[in-house]
Amino acid sequence: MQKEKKDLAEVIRSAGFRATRPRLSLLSFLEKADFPLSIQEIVDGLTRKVDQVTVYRMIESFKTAGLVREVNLQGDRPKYELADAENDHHHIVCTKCHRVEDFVGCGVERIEKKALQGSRQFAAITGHSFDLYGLCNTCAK
Amino acid sequence: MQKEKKDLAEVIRSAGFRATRPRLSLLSFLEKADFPLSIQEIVDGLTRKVDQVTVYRMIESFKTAGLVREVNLQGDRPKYELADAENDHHHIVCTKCHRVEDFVGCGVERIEKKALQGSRQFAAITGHSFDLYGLCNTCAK
DNA sequence: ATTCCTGCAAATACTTTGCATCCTT
DNA sequence: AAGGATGCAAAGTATTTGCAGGAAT
Repeated sequence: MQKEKKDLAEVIRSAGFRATRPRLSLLSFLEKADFPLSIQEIVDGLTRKVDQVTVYRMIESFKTAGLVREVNLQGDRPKYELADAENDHHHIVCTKCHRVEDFVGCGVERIEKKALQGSRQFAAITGHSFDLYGLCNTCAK
Repeated sequence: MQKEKKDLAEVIRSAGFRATRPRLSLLSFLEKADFPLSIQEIVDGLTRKVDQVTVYRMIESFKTAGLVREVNLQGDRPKYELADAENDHHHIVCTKCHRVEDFVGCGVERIEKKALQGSRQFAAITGHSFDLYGLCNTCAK
């Protein structure tokens, strides 16, 4: 019954942090979310109250540790999501209502290779961000 | 000799704005820049002093008018660049020193089509953002 | 017991708003 | 002359920093 929680604690520890209540809450909250969340949304969403400053700090350290990924969408504050290493997914954002849907398989490797060859100033490519903008079914009507 | 300036004024007017000194400065500055700039960089870079508030307002209205494009890169404030409609280019960003280089040909059309077919919630795709992160030659050493 | 974390207060930085004046049209 | 645009002051948000007390190891 505590299995899930225990796993999270382990994740946190192996990243070099102490498994505290706020950090467990944050990870388990992000795990449940199915789209990236802003700092504010996280603060408001956590059932057990956690100070905003603490959320900023956790996100910052988790980002550095590679547990969390920052997502920058047009005209919005940065948002954050769990960085499951293998889960190379991206986002389609509705430009009207800001609804976010994931999509997978961006097949970006070829482009990365091409870009690297075409570059005079870069030695390596370590990551990418790729998002689509459009209209969701509701807003398109 | 005034040819260039005159063109810019025309661009501004056809977007529905008055061709004022600050707006001309901004456009001509962005034209010279070869990577996206933050609000602060613009304010500091304009030779003829323009109030920060005015820069915010110009960028906002130019963005709406489609003259300027907002670029959101990892962990940075938003940056802005001229939105030459045909110039569908993207950025490679050094994760250490934040140097930015452009690259072209992202060949994203196929991916867009695929994503749209795979989506249950989206009706149309109108744009995309695509950026690469890596290490520049200097920082890779 | 030690060291890391957290919360609170407060300082900074960023962005928006209101309004009187100036400048383009 | 009219109405949009700018600058300045100030309000509103967002984010960072400092530090004392609390919790995990």
